[in-house]
Amino acid sequence: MLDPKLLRESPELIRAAIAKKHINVDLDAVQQLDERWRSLLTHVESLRARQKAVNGDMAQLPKGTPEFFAKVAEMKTLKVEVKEQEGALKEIETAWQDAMLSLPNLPHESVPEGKTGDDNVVAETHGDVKDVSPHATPHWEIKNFDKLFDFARGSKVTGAGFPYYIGDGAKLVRSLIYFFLDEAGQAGYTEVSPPIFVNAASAIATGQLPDKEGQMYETVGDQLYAVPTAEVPLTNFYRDEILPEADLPVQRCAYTPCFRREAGSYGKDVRGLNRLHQFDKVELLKWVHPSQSYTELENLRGDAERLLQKLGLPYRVLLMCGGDLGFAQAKKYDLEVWSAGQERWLEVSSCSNFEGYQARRAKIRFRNSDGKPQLVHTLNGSGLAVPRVVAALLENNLQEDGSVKLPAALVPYFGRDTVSFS
RNA sequence: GGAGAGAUGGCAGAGUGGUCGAAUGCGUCUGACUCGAAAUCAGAUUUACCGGCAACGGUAACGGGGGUUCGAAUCCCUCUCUCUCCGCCA
Repeated sequence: MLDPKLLRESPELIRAAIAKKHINVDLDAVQQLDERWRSLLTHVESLRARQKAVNGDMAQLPKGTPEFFAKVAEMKTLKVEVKEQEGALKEIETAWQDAMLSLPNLPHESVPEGKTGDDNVVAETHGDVKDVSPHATPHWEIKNFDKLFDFARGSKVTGAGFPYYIGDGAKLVRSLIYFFLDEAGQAGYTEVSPPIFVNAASAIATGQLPDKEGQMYETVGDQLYAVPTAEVPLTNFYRDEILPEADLPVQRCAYTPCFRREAGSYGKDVRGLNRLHQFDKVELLKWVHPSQSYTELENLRGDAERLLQKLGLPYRVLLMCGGDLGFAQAKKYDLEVWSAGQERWLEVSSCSNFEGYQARRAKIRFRNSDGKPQLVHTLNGSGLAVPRVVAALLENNLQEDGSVKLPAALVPYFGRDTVSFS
């Protein structure tokens, strides 16, 4: 959520943000709603002030006197009026809140103009896409692929997009998770193992609800949601809290399985490991002082990039344009790994600075040097999403005999340097 | 799953219908005393929203929601959570 003061003092900034993000919002209507809400609020509060004053008088009057009953009569009149006006206020307040939530975060000035993914700027390309295996094949076409990644049985037991990982497949996944967590730990992120179900209040705070309700799996009877990313339980850790300034920046990482319904996906995007309903991911998260958030965004991106570098995978960094930037993000980088068999880039990380947008919604603050609560800036990024990294490793490193050579960084975790499909 | 107890400010803990945003203690901060410190004394010390350049003023919040009442931290209903005991269990 944006600062309501911004709407009153600098609506032109919001107007510019809406244009840059190519979002449809009737800002004039929001402004009108804000005006109406404030005037009604003032009215209701003055009525309540009157109630309190009369009540104070009554406390000093002897009960049963005519003066006392006169006050009772006045209070009864006030009560009716307050109730009526409060009802109206509540109604407009709900509308006001919805309207405020419909305003996107302001994109940072360094975010390029643009409407779609085609307008994203390639900030950097690392590694040579030609420098991969000459035997590269889409991973699902690798001989005996289904011995390590069993989609058919996953479909039988659960549904499409819930594969079994078997033998070297399972071991590779585990190795990557361990590798990612260890690297994050060395980069200064404290490891957390969070709940993988969250309640509605948490999902609302990080923006999954109410808009993207259909994206999450929901439990029957308990109103809990399977996390679509560790960002949700991680960010909500400090919800409604005020941190000591000295604690900033707080850096945490977490491995969780992630659950996404992703209704409506189809085609090559969902082949093999490209897109799953359940996948493993290590998430990196920072709560930082507002003055540091853009420095920290670069650090975060660097932490995610280093993983790909150590795995020897060619990748590129996209700076998202206004139109492709998420609703809540001020600036975002996507890391895409080269998938040599499919000859395409696969997104394996998304590193974002939310500035105070998420913190306002989740009420995460710190006490500044003046002793006043101030919103922290939140950042998060994947470090990394496992299945697509697996896909890239399998495709880029496929050897003539059908086995896959692993990068040196993984060997201590995997125990061998080759993934065997036989 | 069964039985009981409870939820108040940073913490502890009073308050069972009216001037209570809330005693007191601890903690923290400021000042005095001191060469300095401790001790002592004095004062300050929640958050959100609205109005205001500001000083400041107003409103709300005693776990959440609803109700009774002229008036609710206090009474009633309901939900959530915590604790104790019993049962069950990786």
